Amino acid sequence: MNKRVTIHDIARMAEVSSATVSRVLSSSTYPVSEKLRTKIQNLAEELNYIPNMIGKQLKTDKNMTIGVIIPSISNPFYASVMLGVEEIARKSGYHVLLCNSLQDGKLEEAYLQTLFEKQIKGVIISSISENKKLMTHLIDLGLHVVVIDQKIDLPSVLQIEFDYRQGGHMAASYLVEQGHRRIGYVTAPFDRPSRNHIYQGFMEAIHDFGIPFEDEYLQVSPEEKGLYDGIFEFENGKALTRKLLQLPEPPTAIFACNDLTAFGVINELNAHGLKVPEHISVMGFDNIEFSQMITPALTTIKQPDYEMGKLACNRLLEKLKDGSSQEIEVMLQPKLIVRNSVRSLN
Amino acid sequence: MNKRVTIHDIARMAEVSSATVSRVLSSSTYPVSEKLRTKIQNLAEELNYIPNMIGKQLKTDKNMTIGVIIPSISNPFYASVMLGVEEIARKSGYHVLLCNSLQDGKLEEAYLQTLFEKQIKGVIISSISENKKLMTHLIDLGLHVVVIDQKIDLPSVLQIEFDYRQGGHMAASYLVEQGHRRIGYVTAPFDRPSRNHIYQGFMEAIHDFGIPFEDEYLQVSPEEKGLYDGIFEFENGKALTRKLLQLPEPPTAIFACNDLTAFGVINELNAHGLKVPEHISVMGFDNIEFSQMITPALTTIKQPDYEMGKLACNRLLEKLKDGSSQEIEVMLQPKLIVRNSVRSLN
DNA sequence: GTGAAAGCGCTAACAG
DNA sequence: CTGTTAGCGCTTTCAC
Repeated sequence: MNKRVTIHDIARMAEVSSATVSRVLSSSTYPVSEKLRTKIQNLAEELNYIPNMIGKQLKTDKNMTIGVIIPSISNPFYASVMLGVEEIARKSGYHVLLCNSLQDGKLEEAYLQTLFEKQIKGVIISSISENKKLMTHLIDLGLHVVVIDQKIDLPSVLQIEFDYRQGGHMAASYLVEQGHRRIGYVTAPFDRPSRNHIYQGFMEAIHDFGIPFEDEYLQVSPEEKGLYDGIFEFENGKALTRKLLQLPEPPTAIFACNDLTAFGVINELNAHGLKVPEHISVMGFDNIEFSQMITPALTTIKQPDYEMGKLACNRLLEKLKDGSSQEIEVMLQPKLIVRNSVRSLN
Repeated sequence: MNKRVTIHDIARMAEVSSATVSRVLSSSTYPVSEKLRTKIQNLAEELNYIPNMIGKQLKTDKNMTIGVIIPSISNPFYASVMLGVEEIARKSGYHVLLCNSLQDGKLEEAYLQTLFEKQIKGVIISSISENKKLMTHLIDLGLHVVVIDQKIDLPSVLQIEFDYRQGGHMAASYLVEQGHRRIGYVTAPFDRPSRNHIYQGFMEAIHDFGIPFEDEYLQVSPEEKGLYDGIFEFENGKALTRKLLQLPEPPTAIFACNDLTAFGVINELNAHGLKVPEHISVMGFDNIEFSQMITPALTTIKQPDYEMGKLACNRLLEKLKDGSSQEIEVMLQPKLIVRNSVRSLN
């Protein structure tokens, strides 16, 4: 294993001080004679000099790494977010650390702490932990936080919100406009505010239209188990659909709280010999990439995952630069994606 | 913004030297009197001491971060790999840096370089770049590399191989055994060795069975565009299927080089009013999570993504610890996953 | 058992 | 323009 070359090695060989080498190689604006500059550059090239960022960092307390804490990268929604974050980070010379919290508050906190120990200055987080004590403390120590996917009531954290309520409203409105009156609602437990908001928006629309809604059309899955898993959502969709089908008057359309769950709904319907959308319509929420790949292509509400990742990262980098906590709240808007899983009854 | 507390702050307050504080707080085995030890620990707790790993790192040249370079996290296959890597890393106190190379050799090299600048000692990579000069150099400087998903002929890089050839062989064998004789083969270009190996294994089986294979049954998509995208694979599957259907004698079964492409195949078939598997059978490769969610559930060859991630990370951590480059080659084996997208003609 | 001091690789006053 | 020096936060000889 070869020894790594430092600015001192180069300084010695060029017969200059290491300060001069630093000035040239760190592309500072500090004036250095053209002669020495080229000499040092050539030498660096020759010796394959690779700067040691740890040394630099210790000195400057600047860190070109950010952290992203999400429930699980195996959820395609978060994978898209991550893709967006990484793209922006990369373009600004940043690296990004991926942390799966697996819906575990303890894990999330552990990550927050160790990220900070590594002197990470910026974090994008889809938080699950109730306890904001650690986060508050770290922010106080200079950590910059951007929250996606939900709200945290802490001063100086930036929110990239999404209008879940509006999304739920859109979904219900669309189904009603297509002539549906008996609509099933299939969802994971209301332990995340986002799910609550979707539900509220949905019900608002239902009431606005003056449609009656029977309690038995709302099917909530039992407590989420610890480890997140796409299959889990899928199975939920299946199980809850089974219950809906046992009703004396089954719904003509089923809305699912996310696309994965909607896949389960469709699958279960198919298993019962029911065709989508001929017999029953299905609507999802998220618009993950796969929702357009299945047959029938899923009608759904788009939550701008990739764009959200890019936006969050851009905001974070600004925040890191200015220190300014640009108190502009951002609320991303949902979009109705009409495809083929909903039939018009009109 | 509060000032961060260092071991010197604690040392001053405890009226000891910073060396003693370090010995206590870094849980070294060095003897320190019980009295001072508890005093220091209490003080650290009180002051909410958070160690600065950058300082530690500069001194010890040990780094608890690894890098993962993959084509794109938006590919669910790599998302699963990543999940496995992160799980193992986390359990050993490591962080993991996610780098999307987007099938771009230049980007990949840039990442390799900057990771090394940050003194990362271990990298898991699904490489695309032909030029191994930089990698060789970095390895020479002490970088440890584990390669997944394909082969790199470099000494001391650890390979986590997957038996693509055997996978292709299995797929063909299964289709033939189910009575299929006219089999379409739909694939992205052969610019990755893995795709070649699948094809070779597939053809071997075809020949072993003495089945004729017409060239027109092989459909290769045009050059891959720069930016990876799941939709791209999907569209490929659709486009190539269209060609297959124009044949005077269309195949009775279509094999796709990955599940995403298989989704495209099924989608296109449906668009032509052809039912899977009643009219045409379809087989995929990868076994991503979604392959069990579509209707009909996809028969496919399982490539152990999550397990591969865990294995790769475990090997890397061992390598990092021992320095030993444990020259045991690992070849993960494919598994046939029979579901409902292939019909028996027997 | 404890402390003083050096130093990891780099940058940034400051002096010349 | 260039060099000297100090020091970022930590660990680790070495001496006591």
